[in-house]
Amino acid sequence: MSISSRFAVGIHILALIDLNKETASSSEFIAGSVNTNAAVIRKIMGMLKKAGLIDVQPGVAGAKLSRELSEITLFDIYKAVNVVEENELFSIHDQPHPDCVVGKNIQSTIEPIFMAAQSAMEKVFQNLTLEDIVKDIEAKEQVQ
Amino acid sequence: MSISSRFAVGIHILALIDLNKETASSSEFIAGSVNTNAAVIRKIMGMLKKAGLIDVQPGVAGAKLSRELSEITLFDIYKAVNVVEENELFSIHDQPHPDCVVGKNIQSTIEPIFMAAQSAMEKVFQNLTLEDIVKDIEAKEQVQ
DNA sequence: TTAACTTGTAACTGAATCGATTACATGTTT
DNA sequence: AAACATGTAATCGATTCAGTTACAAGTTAA
Repeated sequence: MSISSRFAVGIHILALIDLNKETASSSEFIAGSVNTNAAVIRKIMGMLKKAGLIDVQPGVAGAKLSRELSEITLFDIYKAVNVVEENELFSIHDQPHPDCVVGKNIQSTIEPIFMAAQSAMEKVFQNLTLEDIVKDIEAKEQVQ
Repeated sequence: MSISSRFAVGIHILALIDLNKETASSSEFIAGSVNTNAAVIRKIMGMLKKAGLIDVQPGVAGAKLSRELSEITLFDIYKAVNVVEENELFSIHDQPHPDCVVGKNIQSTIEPIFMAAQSAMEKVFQNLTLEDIVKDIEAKEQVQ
């Protein structure tokens, strides 16, 4: 099991739109950088658009960020590309036997723990923004 | 995307083995409580056995915990049932274009963040043991 | 020793998701 | 009108999941 690369690609797309802002970033151009098909990029950009993270116009090449870099958290992107549903990172077997002490209680015992684990993971993304990503990339470029 | 229910089932199995320790818990019996097929249970029990969490003997009904309840963390179970590989909770698109500022650096920028997120999630399980699970189930029984 | 029961394991199934690909309708620009 | 863009649907092969069946091999008790 692995969480879809749509998340990583979404971050890639947004960072590229910003770092390439003097030129229009068409889906074809972005696809070249990500190394995938342009339709895949357009699909993910559609999700980012729907989430209000970018402005795109049909027929017009390129996209712009809807907000400041520092106002877009990785959690925003994570939610936008729809890789993990709310409280469903971990699946629980359903209909355990109600006449068994364990079967009767296991779901309500485990659920809050799984929710806590998912929250701990998501909090990491809430505390990071696209600005952190772009600055890190820029810093790596300076060194070279 | 959802992490396999093997994890939840693994916890169920171990809690049941403990709470039902006066009787032998055959795979058939456990399957009844979990509400699945006995072969599924045997497969997961094979993983728990391989991880050194339970003692099972071919041909002999039942299993015993290899350690004290308080010495088995949820993380031990999580690793045993092999639901998420090390540092592979999130997948990253490979071979982004090396001639692009973003493509060149995105992987090394994102990787440590994904690792941190996965670690934050796993830490929740490291801090909980089977004893916590069993006590919670027992407490719920007391109330009723 | 045989019969009944157990665990261990392999093979197969249908469903779901993923990423890639192709195709094409629709919108924009010159 | 021609060239190029986005939006979106359909399809594909690969992979994972949980369930199922089947059977080899080990254990126990009559």
